[in-house]
Amino acid sequence: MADTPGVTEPTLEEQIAAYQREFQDLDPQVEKIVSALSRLNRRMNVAYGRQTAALGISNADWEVLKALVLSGAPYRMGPSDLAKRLGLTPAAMTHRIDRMVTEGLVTRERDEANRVRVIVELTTDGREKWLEAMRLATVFEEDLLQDLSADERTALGEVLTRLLRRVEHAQPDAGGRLADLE
Amino acid sequence: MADTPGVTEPTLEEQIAAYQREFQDLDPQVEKIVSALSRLNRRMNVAYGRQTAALGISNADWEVLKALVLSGAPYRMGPSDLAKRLGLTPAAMTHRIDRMVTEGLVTRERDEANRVRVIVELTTDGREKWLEAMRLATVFEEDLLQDLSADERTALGEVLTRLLRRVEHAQPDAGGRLADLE
DNA sequence: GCTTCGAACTTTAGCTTTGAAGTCTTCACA
DNA sequence: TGTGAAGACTTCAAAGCTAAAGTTCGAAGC
Repeated sequence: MADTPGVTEPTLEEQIAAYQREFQDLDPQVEKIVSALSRLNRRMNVAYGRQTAALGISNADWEVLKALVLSGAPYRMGPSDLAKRLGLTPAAMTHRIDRMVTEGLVTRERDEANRVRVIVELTTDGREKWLEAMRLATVFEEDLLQDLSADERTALGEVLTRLLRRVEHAQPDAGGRLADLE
Repeated sequence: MADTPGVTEPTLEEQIAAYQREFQDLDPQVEKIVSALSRLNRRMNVAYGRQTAALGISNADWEVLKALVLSGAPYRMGPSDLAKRLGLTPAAMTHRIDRMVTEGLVTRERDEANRVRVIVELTTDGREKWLEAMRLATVFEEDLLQDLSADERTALGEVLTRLLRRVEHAQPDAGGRLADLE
């Protein structure tokens, strides 16, 4: 499925108009930012998914490769650290590693120093795949941002990290309020 | 699970440094924007998830309610339109509607005019839930953006919609290149 | 040294989603 | 009419995830 050109998603403007019609206390400026963020992210994920699929790996595989590479040489992590890093349960991690071992992207071995632990290690093939995926991703990202000047990029990066800090350091309660930052 | 304060996710800066270490041809400015976008979105979804959970509905339910409300009165849609709108397969939609019917959020009835079709209609209870969720969401969103001036908000909205247009009108091929716009 | 607790991973059962096959209804056309 | 094709939804089997129960190993206390 994925692409269904049949039913056209409403444009951002149409969607905001619909929101205002159904919910009067809406700040259209805020909604525009939030909706655009969400849509942009969805589209980007579709793009990444296509790229990794073209390399013969799943998006799930890609996340694991990324975590291993970013951990630095010798590219080893335990399943539970990987699971926490990716936001998965240990059970899901077990299955995912199973798959990736048979795909030859990682190896799994028991830690002989502490036989409770398991070591997942990137194979050279897995590292190659990650590099290829990165090359594709950077092409896409550069293309995406090509209309933005250097100043605009700086400003955008700055604003986004500001928002990120706000939401990271103070996760909202169920009511939605963010605790004040220190 | 979800929150696992144990293993600390690297900060954005640490992550970008790791990327540069492992992949030399990386534009840190681009990576900063892309990573911040992705993280911000993840955090926001966690926040929305908590809010809808506090109302006793799932994030999946919330998406369906949103689609129905935004379709406008009388808040009716067919399962396949809903499926396309949400990016699900018809099969998944069938199950999701099953659940929501038993939860009293929507009703399902056969279209008497064309007995192949099914009509999913929002209940007043479903509409109430959506309104409550919106109220919570707007509180969170306003809080999130509170440090941004009106000018910054305008600028951010403008830049994001520009990026969105770029990626919407020209979905990338598997290689990652975006076709040139019209 | 034995026992018990705790940590790290795996297994099991249940849920949600997908892809493919199946059912029912309508529409076109002979 | 009656038949075939297409559309809209549902059912079924398989994959991936979660939560919870199991296993295995190491470490601390007696």
